[in-house]
Amino acid sequence: MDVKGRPTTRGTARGTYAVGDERRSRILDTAVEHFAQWGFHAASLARIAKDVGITQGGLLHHFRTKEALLVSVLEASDEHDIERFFAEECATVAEWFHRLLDLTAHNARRPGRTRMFNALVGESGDPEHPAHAFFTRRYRTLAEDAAQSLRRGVDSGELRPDTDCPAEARQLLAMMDGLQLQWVLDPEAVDMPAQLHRHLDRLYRALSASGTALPPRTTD
Amino acid sequence: MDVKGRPTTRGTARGTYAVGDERRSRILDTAVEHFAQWGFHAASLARIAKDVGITQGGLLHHFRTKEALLVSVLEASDEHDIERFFAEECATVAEWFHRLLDLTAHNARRPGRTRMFNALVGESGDPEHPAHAFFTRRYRTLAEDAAQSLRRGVDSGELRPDTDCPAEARQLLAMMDGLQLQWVLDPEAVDMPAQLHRHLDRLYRALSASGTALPPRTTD
DNA sequence: GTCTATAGTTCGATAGAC
DNA sequence: GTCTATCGAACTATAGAC
Repeated sequence: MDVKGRPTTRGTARGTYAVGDERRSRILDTAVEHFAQWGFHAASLARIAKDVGITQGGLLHHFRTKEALLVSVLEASDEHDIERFFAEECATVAEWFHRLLDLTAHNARRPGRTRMFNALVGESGDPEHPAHAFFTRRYRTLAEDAAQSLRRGVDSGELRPDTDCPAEARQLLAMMDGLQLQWVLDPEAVDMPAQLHRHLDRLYRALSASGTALPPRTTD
Repeated sequence: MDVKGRPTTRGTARGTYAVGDERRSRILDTAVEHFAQWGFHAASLARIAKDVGITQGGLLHHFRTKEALLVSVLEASDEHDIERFFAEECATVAEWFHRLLDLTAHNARRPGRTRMFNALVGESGDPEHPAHAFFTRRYRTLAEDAAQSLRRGVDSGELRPDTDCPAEARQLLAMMDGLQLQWVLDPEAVDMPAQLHRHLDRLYRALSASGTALPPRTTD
């Protein structure tokens, strides 16, 4: 009867999610689109519910409050995939750069989620915003993970020993977010993956101990 | 009696603005803070009016609708200063880079306006947003102006002839916006001007025909 | 699990007194 | 130029029927 997050393992099959969870994830997907269009404050539970095909009361059975819905959306989003993109150990920095390019190409194929993150990150600059802590923490974690990926490159001799890893990490995140901002506003005018590729190519040339261009992906 | 934008030149002194215009600009300043905190949709005319010290009815005497207020805020903002930062002819690209650093330092001193732009840019990814056209156009113009500043550097021989000016322009804007996003969320963790300086320094080394570092500002 | 009904706010905007 | 008063609509959240 309780719906608090966990799958209500009904029936016998292990790993089988209850039917209700399908509705739950339909709500989450719909909420992404609404937060993308309206931001958090201006999004409306009634409109979200209507899009899902239920009433507001029905929606609030799954998520007690609007804020709880936001938290669930953020947690259920690709955040974890993205964090893995940044954290996962790669054999080389070059390989890691290619992963970042994959991530950007991925985001270009999911305009809904991408727009939602732009809207919520901007909105959550206000310390009172319910997602402020989430995003502040997110950038700290991403910056640390990215810095560590670069640090490994320094240690292996792939990158120059004088590389300022924390600074490069912040700049890398900034470039990705900034391109995303422009791309959402005007996708025709900005080839986001191509632009990032140009940037990473030159960055690799500047940071690599050999001074060579970014080598093509190793299928490994 | 009409308040539509122009100063109601009352009395005799030329260039003297009527008393009412002081109230008008108080409203605009207050609105900046509210749009920064709430975005457009969730900002409230009643709350803004209360902060100004008048009633909602009084506010709507100066700005007929909420959307008109937004437009006035955007037009009255430092947008024009910023566009001048990008468009103004500089003797050298190095000099222009130093101007961009000035702009970033300037933004770091006006967190209200900076937060507002982050919030509104993110929100206006939605094509229905009242500021969508404004920001789409803004980035096109800024990118063109920046590209032209670089182009002049290529023509003068300061930059390498194979410089892709439009692409570099978009990346420059992206880096500035991305750093701003992180800075607003966590000013302690991100030294925005210093980070941009590092970036521009390396960029200049990569783009300059001589391959030298960004020269210090020429007081001219 | 979804519904209806509703409480209690707050919203943008209008009208008219002063 | 600012006020009060008010309209109609939308909002989050709760309560209880089924």
